[in-house]
Amino acid sequence: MTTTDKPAGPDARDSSNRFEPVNSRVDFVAMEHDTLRWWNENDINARYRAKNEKSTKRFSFIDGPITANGPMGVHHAWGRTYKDLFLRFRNMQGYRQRFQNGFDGQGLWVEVEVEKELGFKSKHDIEDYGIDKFVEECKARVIRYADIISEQSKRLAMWMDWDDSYHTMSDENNYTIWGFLKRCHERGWIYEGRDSMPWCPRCGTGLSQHEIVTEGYREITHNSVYLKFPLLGPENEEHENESLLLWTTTPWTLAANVAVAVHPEHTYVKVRNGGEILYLGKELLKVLNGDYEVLEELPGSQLAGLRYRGPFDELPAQSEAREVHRVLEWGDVADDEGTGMVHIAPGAGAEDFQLGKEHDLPFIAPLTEDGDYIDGFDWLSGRNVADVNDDIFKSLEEKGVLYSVVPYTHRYPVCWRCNTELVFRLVDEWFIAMDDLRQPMKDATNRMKWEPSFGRARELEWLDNMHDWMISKKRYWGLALPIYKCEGCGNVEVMGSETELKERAVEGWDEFEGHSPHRPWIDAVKIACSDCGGTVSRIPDVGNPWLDAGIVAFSTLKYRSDKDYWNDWYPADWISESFPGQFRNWFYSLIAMSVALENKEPARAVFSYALMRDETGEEMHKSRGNAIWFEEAADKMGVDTMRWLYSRHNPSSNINFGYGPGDEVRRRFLIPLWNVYSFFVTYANLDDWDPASLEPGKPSELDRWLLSELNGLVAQVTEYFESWRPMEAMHAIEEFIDGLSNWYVRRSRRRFWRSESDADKQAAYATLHTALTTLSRLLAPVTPFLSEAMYRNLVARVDGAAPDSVHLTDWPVVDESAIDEDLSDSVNLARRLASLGRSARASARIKVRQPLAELLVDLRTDREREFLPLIADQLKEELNVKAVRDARGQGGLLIIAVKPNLPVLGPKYGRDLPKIRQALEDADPAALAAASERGDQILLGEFTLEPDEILVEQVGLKGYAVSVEAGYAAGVRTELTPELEAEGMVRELVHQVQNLRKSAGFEISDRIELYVAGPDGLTAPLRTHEAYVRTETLADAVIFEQPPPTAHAEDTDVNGMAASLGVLKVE
RNA sequence: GGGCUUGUAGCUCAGUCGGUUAGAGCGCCACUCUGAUAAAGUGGAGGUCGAUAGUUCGAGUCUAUCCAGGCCCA
Repeated sequence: MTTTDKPAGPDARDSSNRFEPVNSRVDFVAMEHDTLRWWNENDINARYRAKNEKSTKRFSFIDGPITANGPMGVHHAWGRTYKDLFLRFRNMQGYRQRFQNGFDGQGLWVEVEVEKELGFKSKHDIEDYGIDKFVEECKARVIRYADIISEQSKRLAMWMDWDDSYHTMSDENNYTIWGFLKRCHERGWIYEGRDSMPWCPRCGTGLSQHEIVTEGYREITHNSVYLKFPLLGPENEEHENESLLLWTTTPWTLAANVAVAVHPEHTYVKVRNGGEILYLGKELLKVLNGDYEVLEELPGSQLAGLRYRGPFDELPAQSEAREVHRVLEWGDVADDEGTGMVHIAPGAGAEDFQLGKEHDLPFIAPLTEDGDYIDGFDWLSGRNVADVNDDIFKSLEEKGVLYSVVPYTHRYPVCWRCNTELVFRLVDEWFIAMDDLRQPMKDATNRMKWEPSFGRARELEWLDNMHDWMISKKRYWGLALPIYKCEGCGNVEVMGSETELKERAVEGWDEFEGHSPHRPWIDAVKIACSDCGGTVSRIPDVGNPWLDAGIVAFSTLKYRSDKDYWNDWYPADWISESFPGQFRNWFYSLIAMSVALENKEPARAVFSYALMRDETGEEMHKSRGNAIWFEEAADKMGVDTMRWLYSRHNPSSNINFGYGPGDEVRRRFLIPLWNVYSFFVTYANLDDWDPASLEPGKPSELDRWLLSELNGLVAQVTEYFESWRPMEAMHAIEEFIDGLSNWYVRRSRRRFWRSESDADKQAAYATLHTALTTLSRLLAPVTPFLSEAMYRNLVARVDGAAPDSVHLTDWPVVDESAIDEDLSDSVNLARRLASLGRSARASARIKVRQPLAELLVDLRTDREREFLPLIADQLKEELNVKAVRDARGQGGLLIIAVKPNLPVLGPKYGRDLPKIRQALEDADPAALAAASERGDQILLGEFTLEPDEILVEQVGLKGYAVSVEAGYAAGVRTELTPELEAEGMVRELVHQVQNLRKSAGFEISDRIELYVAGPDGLTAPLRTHEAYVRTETLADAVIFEQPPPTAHAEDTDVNGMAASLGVLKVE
């Protein structure tokens, strides 16, 4: 069949087409929505998940739960793309999987949002509203956002078992944590401790070490205060008008002052300033107002032991402390800030607390949960920490101890949820002692594979610094800590399960039964103390949310109910989360709980990735207006584009996400790939090419090359995906697509245009079809929509036996026999030389349409010289030259440079190499080159080199335009013979006729009569090459006359010759 | 102060086992093609590979120190 029988354009809707015609101007987003609909209607996700049900290979992925407290953002989409990519990849490879997504829902972050919705200001509002109603609101919010995230994830083509998502707020999750806590208690790790901790007065809760370090600081300007602590003599009398000069940025802590710290080795000075004597650090004299006179220098150690009067010693709360105020030595005192003396309030600062414990100081804890001063602080009692500074300054002034007030900007800890400035409070909280776990956790960490590999070092670093784990929070919505502390005898018991609680319950079970194990319902249940028999309540605290997430390696794998199942899926083969934060959060809690329960690592491989920024590298913020919503991005750039963009990025560095980068991906990779696909379908339909035809055709060198590259690509992508390196895989795919589009298709185009259907054309179709269908499978995990469209059309539509979705197919297998390294290298050489040749042509301003006599090339190795005959024809076509030759034959006409062949010489001669280099530079390059070319040994003073141990470079041949790069050179002979000129003329004319055909609106296959009128200089070459012209332009006849009025005609200029051209369709 | 990490073209980033003369995209300039056409392609300019020292025949790559940024810890 010939093309002339079937003049169907790409847009023609012709049901007799073998392949669905493909519009080259594709709307990817619309296509995605169509595909989503088709997947739904045909239940593809479920069939995909069932594909490997019976497989003996399993791939266990445990999903780190996504917080269901808001919609999914584009930054989540990045991480979820990785998850989906690797799960799809493993599914195509035939691994059995679970496909369980997880939602994180318990914890203060949800409470804060619900409080905002309800307009609450503090914890009291919650209690007034009713804890039960409040907790129900929290649950409802989590469900609401879990649904939204599920829908968004489906749009992302993330294929999980969406009806089987786990929730950290589930009964099973909570009770499994109970079991864990019980085990910890049995080993003596659970304890109640007192600590000074950062505290949010608005949330009424402490913040854990985990929380404070992330977004925990903000630049804030406070009024700092310099003030005097008068020194006391032996009888508590004031010490000759001498004072210590102190500085603090937190004036509210002064009322809780107990001591002063100095650095024992720093130098302090005694100065006269403004009529009084002050002590301060020598380096900090600059803080003084007015003139001063240094009276004495002394080391901090000499100040130690001095007693002083504190600024609020009159308060009842100070009754104990004021008796013991003194100067302590402390190595952490800085000498570049403040006064070199530090005010110590062990009840109101973290380091102060540690120091207070070391020196056995009294603790004054001044604040309630809400940040109000407690009783015993006189006029301060009942007032809030946030608004007492001015009155404190006034009070200091009245007492005559105020020195100065200075605005000071510093990084100050704030609540990451509500931005309230934090204070330090002494609190009683519950902890897990981690020291016994530290080493086993490090061992587990070492057994895991971390990608990127520095993840291991980060986790180990965290474990080295890990404190005991504070697991309690004085809030409402969260894990009910199953800790029961007897008020009577102090006995502590931990319930390990709902069954145990029921057995131990002495009241309240009926009230609780039927509810989830949350406050307030769980609190109704009381047990009897096993020691004294008294009735014991649960402690009111809820748990740290990382307990909720860390237990999922157990709770979601039926650890309590089905050990076989658990053994089947634990440990995970792979987990993945963003790394900033997770080393001390999820990875940490997962490892901790795994090691505590089973002394085993929870996962074999951990994959992590960095943060998302906007496309200019700025952090994305809603308030800054540079945040991008997932839905908007999905429907503007398309999900495939987004996923490609994510997958090609280096996971360990921050990604700059935006529409600019999205456009680039679409333009550079998606559209070229689509165009190749569209090209294939257009011509395959014209020829009614049948992929099932058993005629393999006759693969050309080019076909063999593409198949070699394709199989190499399959091998590479498989290896990269198996080692969790998506970026490298994508780079390989991108390179392949570039070769496919810009070399294979470009060089094959004429094979498809020809009207006769021969073995070569068959081979071209078969090759391109194989490449496209294989690509559709390689890309299926990355761009599920595009892959599906290609596969459905190229395979499923024409092969009834094939699965109807690409996502139900198997991963491609490498055909090693197709990989031909020589071929690959030779084509790469051809592409490089073609590029150089084009450069040479450009430098001489001779366009490719003008034939030239000869291309001379200069190569680097003998292996490449062997390739040259194989690629000569390609180069002739690409560069429109009549001959291709190795320039070594040109001998003396070239400027010759000789260089040492270092990879060969280095190992052989080692440290003599510099001498050889020198000798080479001194020798006559032409003689060396000649010897090397003859294959003779090269005598070079004391050395004798083999011919291949030097490299000969030749450039600058006369009569040639030459371009040189990286040891290669290509030169085209610039002389135009009359014959070449004539050919150039004919080529130019053909080119113009083709344009004319197009502007006349003819079909590709229409036959014409061609009219040409012009000077002899034009018509003579045309007569010589008439056959060529007729073939190229599908002209039945060339008529050397003015075009008739019926023809589509044009007056034009052909290489400087005026001419009239006309085309007339032959019916 | 400690750990990790980054530093390569104006910008964003690749760079395999240490190997000859370091790449891509964007942007810029010039050009080509016009049957992939609301595209595409080619070429060009643009680099002290953060600095210094070391190891080595050979360092963007390995080592040490330093500088600058980032993250984490104290």
